[in-house]
Amino acid sequence: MTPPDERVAPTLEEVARVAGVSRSTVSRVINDLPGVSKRARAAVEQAIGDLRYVPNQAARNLVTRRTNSIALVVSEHGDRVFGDPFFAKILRGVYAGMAGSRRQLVLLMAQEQDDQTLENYLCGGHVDGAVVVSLHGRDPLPARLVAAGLPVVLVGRPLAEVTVPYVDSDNLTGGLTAARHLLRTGRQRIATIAGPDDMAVGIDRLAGWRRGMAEADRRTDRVARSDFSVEGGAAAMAALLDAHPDTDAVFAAADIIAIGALRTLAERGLRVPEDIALVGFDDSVLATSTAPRLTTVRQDVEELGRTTTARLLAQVKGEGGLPASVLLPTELVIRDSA
Amino acid sequence: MTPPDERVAPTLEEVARVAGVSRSTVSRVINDLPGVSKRARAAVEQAIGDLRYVPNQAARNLVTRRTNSIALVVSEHGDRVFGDPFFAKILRGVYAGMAGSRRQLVLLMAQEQDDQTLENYLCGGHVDGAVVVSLHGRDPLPARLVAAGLPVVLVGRPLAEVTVPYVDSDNLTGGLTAARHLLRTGRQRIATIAGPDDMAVGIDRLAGWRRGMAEADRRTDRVARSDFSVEGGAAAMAALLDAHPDTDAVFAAADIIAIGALRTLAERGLRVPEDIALVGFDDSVLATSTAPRLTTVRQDVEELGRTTTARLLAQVKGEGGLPASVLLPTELVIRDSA
DNA sequence: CTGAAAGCGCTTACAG
DNA sequence: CTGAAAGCGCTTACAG
Repeated sequence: MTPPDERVAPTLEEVARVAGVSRSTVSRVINDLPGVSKRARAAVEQAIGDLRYVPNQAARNLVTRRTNSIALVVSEHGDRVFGDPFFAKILRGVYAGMAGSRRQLVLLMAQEQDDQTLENYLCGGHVDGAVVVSLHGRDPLPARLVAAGLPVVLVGRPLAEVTVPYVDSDNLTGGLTAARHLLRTGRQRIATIAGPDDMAVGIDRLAGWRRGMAEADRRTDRVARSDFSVEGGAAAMAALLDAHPDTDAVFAAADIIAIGALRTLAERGLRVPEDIALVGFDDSVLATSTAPRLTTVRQDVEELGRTTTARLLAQVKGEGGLPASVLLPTELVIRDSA
Repeated sequence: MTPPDERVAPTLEEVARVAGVSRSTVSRVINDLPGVSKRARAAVEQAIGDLRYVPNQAARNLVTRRTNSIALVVSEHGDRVFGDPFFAKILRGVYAGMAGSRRQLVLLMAQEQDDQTLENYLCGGHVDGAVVVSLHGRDPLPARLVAAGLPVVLVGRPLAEVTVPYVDSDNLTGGLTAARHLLRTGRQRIATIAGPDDMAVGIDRLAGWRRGMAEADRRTDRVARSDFSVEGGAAAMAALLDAHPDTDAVFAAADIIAIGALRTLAERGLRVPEDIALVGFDDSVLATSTAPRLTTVRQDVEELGRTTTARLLAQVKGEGGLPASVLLPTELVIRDSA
């Protein structure tokens, strides 16, 4: 019994022989190019069907120098990615941005392999371009890819000083809006739980909050840090209350952080918004599942994925006049927590 | 200003010229083959560094007929995948199974594109093999891939009558164990909320429950259906109670279904396990977050992903004596709900 | 240890 | 409308 994979795949050459035409003609049929007689086309299609011919992509890529696939590179571990609704939305957006382009998506988890392997894969002609998301710190990856000639667009502003185009939510204005809202509603001792300081989202939302506070001549010393987790938010809220027990408002840099903060506040018997006002960021599904429902800064994550991908594909196609980077608007959604 | 992607990538030929050796020697260095003098190796490595040379994968694939990447094909929409912890665990397992193999993972969402595009991609020499998960109904995809000579291993038993190797949890024994547990603990009117009947998990767990009931000469007419969602579980539980108000035990084909059932039971003022015993399936994180905590049948999903991938890689490498299929054990975990 | 040459399976001008 | 030929950038026997 011969294992099925021993079977040698038919080549274009064999299709040509069976159809009684030249390789050129077969190639034209496969690529749907004009200038083929009905008769020849029919013969080729028949032969393709009979032989179950599938074009060899490697050969095709080698000559066309295109692969018809793009990569989504996630600078995170696989389990983090699959557990976070942020990535689900990014992925939806990426697929939406690719719709109709007849391209494949290759998903790569940067943290699951060594950098060189990833870089060689991306630069080795496997993909036509890459969307890179969730960069940490001053990751040199984007610059390396660009230097190798690969079209790259980032989701989120990079921290490294590179001129790689990116699409991001306007996090700074989002943080500013949150601070202004808390000020406008009469809060006096406003704190923030900032996100990670190795990511632009963390830095920019904090900078927005600081600017809002500065506008009103308020001090900005009530700052705690948290990663994007419930536990982190809970711990940061506790630290904040320990250092500044009279805090009466908090801007949390993400809804998931706000959830953690809510938990700590409940444990300490503090009412939201009566004792402490709380503003989140994201307007994720979490925001309306809490009690009280979260006032939060909305960002459109799916749109982030779509815009980034559309921008990348335009670049891959060689379109001109593309924006270096794009900032998508954020919007305050007022509910019950502030 | 020249866009960076205009830069022509250096070829092996140029490396050879700069290093003052032949293409053969460069190739040997790149592929870490023996029989290269220290001097030649150093010269080549220098040239590679200077030119920032990265081998062209398409050319390499064309001649070696290997791509060093495998596909994980998920027969679901992207958003479903990213929202479900099942896939997070499968992915972890797949990465664990690939560890040390220096291969890339290409993630493909079958439902996001037309079948032909997917098939051409997979059969066109882009990947060395495929793990296919979450097949629905009698999907012809696996048979097609195998016919095209692509090594394929499935996560989960396929419904179509094909001889494609698969790795699955022993769902039948799991269902049997659940039924026996309910019988042993004295339950008299035992129902089940079965999973989708277009998936083996749904069919096999139900079959196990039926067998357990038959062993004890019990009737098996208390059957409701649900998809893998909380809402589905809640609705199925309601339907079950409406048709058979005296039901005193339920085997739910998944923890997430059991969560929905719990909700309905609470709404109707029925106590678990006093009025109705409930057994779930999966032992996911959900099982211990409910009140009461779920008695459930544990399956090791990460191991499912790892075993499937290891089996695939062994086949790709041409190893012999591989098992046609593998069934991983399931285990009853007794907690508070039954 | 090294290199010249053939060939992987396609596409693409080019000539007819 | 069609085909012969060159070439994409590698690897792999083969000869030395």
